[in-house]
Amino acid sequence: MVSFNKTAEILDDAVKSKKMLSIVGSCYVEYWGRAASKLPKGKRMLLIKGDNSIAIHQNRLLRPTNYMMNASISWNQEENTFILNARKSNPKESIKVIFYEIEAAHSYEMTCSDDLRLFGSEKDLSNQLMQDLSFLEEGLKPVQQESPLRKGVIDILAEDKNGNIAVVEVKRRKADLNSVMQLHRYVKQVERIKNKKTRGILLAPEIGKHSMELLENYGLEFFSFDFEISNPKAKIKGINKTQKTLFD
Amino acid sequence: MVSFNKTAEILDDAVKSKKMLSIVGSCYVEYWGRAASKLPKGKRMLLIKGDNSIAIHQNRLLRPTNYMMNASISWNQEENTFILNARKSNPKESIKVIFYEIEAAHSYEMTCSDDLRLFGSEKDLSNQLMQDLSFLEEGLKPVQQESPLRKGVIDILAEDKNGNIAVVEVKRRKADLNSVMQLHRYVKQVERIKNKKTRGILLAPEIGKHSMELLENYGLEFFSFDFEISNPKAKIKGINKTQKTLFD
DNA sequence: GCTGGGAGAGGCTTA
DNA sequence: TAAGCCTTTCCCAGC
Repeated sequence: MVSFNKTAEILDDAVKSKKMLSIVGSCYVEYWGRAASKLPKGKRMLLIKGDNSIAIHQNRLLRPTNYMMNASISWNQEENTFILNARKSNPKESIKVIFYEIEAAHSYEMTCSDDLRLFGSEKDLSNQLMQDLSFLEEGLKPVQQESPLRKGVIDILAEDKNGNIAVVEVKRRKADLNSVMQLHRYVKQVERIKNKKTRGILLAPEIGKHSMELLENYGLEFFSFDFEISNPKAKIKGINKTQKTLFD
Repeated sequence: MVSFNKTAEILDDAVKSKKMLSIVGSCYVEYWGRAASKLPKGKRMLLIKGDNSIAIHQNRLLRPTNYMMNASISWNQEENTFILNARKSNPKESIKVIFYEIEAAHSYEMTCSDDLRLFGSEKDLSNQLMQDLSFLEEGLKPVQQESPLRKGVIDILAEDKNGNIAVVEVKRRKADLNSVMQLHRYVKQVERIKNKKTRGILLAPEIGKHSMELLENYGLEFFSFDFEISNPKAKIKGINKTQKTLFD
């Protein structure tokens, strides 16, 4: 058990010095903001980080039950409770944590840096494809990466051997209905701008059955590819054309 | 500082008893799976929960740098390091955490229950709308909630005073391009099934400018509404029709 | 198990 | 700031 006085002392130091802080204890939590929630009295872990993010974790799942970024954090002691408030505006939100008993309160000096290096993101794949698209279809040439439209950004704009424009949308994981709708949207926009029939190519490791149907209805094309995650980039190993080109 | 032996002891007990566990120390983290990542040596907090979820938190942001649900967790001591491995299949993933020094290791007895009660979800709003749609448009009657289509589920199927079918899509927050595409998709499916021109109504607190344009292009309709979060439900306070009905 | 879709999504980047 | 979009999204409900 940790006294409320001691807890306040630890909190004060931690928030001031941007230390990472964990408090474990019996508490009740109320949230009010974009939605509202109540968490009945029970033991949980409260985490406060150096960037003033706060999270209440239960003993299951990855995501916290309650959380807030860029919180203004304050606290006060009452008769038999220790109350912590987190507030922010835009949107206006508040979390109130009422502690009835505090089992532990620890703070840790820790940098707020972000050193994670992640490989195999969609950007990695897109970059590799920008180098060469001919292994996807003979004569297919990348023209521009990340072409901004009024609504959204095209991953790769290409041109096939017959001079047709092709919009290429890359997904690092299984393509779904949203992927198909997104590509469809881009193709329609390009057709309107260029006033020219345009191909839409969806490039993903796999695609769902329903999504494939929708894609076919829209006259789009799908290629599946295998990719290998390696340091420092993802690498496309092979391509399979799943659907016949409608433009031939 | 906590010795590796002591750490192993705490880990052993915590995992066996499904306690919540936090380890803070200098570590290097490698992830391999859906993507890959490396996290250079530095101080972080490792969290293990009773459902075998594991997360490595840095001192910033809400989300952990590395994480895994339903992990098979094992550990071993080497010369000057304490190594923790988390593995899972489907998809096959692994996290390796190499600790060089352990500053703290605490475990907490905690239930794995989930008692959060959340109000103001989309379902709440949908339920309320199912009771009455007439305040949205005179003579509009809800017919069915959550109508399953082959691809997706319609929030509310309704009928207007002229006998037209209307697909109503409800969003608890600002509608975006996806919302519009989703509604468009549903309308097209219903039109094909019923072989009858069908209205599409998007109901959200607000909508982006571009999304509104797209909605108009598709001949869909938008209504904005205010809602109030109260215990135990969200309540729709007012409705404003932003666009003229194309069916009149 | 796959599939679809919501979430207080989070978090990043560009206009 | 708003808009758009990727995410090891997470997480759940339905089939």
